[in-house]
Amino acid sequence: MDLVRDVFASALKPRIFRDREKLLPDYVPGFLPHRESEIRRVASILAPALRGEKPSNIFIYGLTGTGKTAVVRYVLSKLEVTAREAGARVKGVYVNARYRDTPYRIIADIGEAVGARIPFTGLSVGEVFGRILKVISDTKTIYVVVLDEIDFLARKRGGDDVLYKLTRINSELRTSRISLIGVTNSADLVESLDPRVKSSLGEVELVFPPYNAEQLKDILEARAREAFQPGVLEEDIIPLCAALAAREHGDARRALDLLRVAGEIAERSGSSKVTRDHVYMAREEIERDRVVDVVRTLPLHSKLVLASILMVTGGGSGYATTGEVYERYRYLTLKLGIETVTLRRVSGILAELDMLGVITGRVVSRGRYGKTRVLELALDPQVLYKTLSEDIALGDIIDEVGREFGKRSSMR
DNA sequence: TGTCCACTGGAAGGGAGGGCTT
DNA sequence: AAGCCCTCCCTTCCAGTGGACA
Repeated sequence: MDLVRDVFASALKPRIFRDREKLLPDYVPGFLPHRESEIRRVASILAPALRGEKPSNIFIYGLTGTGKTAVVRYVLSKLEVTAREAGARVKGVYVNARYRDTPYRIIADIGEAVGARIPFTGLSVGEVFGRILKVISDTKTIYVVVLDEIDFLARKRGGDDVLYKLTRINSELRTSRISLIGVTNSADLVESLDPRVKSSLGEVELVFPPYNAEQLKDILEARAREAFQPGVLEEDIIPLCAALAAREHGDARRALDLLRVAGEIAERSGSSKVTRDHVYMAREEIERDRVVDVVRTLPLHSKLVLASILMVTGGGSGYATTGEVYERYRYLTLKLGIETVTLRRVSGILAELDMLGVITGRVVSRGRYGKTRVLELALDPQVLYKTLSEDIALGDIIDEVGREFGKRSSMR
């Protein structure tokens, strides 16, 4: 009883954080260090909206965590506020194509944002377009639609088509206008886009350079001031987070995650300070959580493929090829008494797992012995094994995986 | 020098599961 | 309820392909 009360009491008494939310990825800060010129640029492009004119479409390119999203959302919110004060009709719509990665979901989201009633499935894409048109056509409003991580949409079947329709939508609107901001971190996207979409979306192009460690430090300091209680960060915590993140091409989001999770670990352990150890622990925890989340939501056959890889690579210490994995996978499905997917599918699954960062694979030609994907596990085998064993559908199979796994890993 | 392996990766299509409108 | 259309996961088919080997 008292134990519980102690836990609650210490939760009430903030020791580390003042406002943890300030470190969450979707928080848009009021101050964005080292992005002044980008902010000014975006703002000046969008400014005509205040006079009721359609701003140019913008295409923004930059690696992850270079502040693209933050800058766009920041400018957009300022734009809406200014418009409201000035009596101009401007509305910002933000959609992230990574999490809503079918053409239908994207425009459904846009539709919902502008106030159309869109069911989550059941309608044709054309029908949703129609509904959007109906709602906004006569509103005398400038809509600024941000398509974040647009590459996820463009890569999908039919994605090009939706983009094309979006760039053309203005000709069907009466008194309102839509301007588009495409955001991406993939350089090859530009090549693969429909040329008509490309020229329309790229009326103005902007490139966001990565932050260096120095700049990351400034960003972290600004946020830390809002997020933490004064004095809880040990001296070199911020430089450390900045340095670790700078190593990964200056990803600010990663740096902020590191700082936040380090703080959480400190708080959980009842420490009154955030130390270097907390940061290193945070780095591991972030990686572990990411993997666990990804693996847990994988479909059954992907999990079986992962289990096969675990076995073939001998507990994650060696390499495997597609053929070897497929053979083991077939054996596992046989034991489970379920249907086996084709080699083509497994090849596809392996490519997906590679993209998710669960495995790393290279397509290698071994001459006479054909061309295959040579892959290895890109995560802690223990964590993978534990996560896989949570799935009851894998049944007894997991024991066998475990035996193999235990045998090999204890040999090392 | 050409062959040929063991796949890769693109494309199209299907069918299960499910929600929409009428 | 019928008739559409959606997504997701999968299949079938097939045209490449890098380089060790004969």
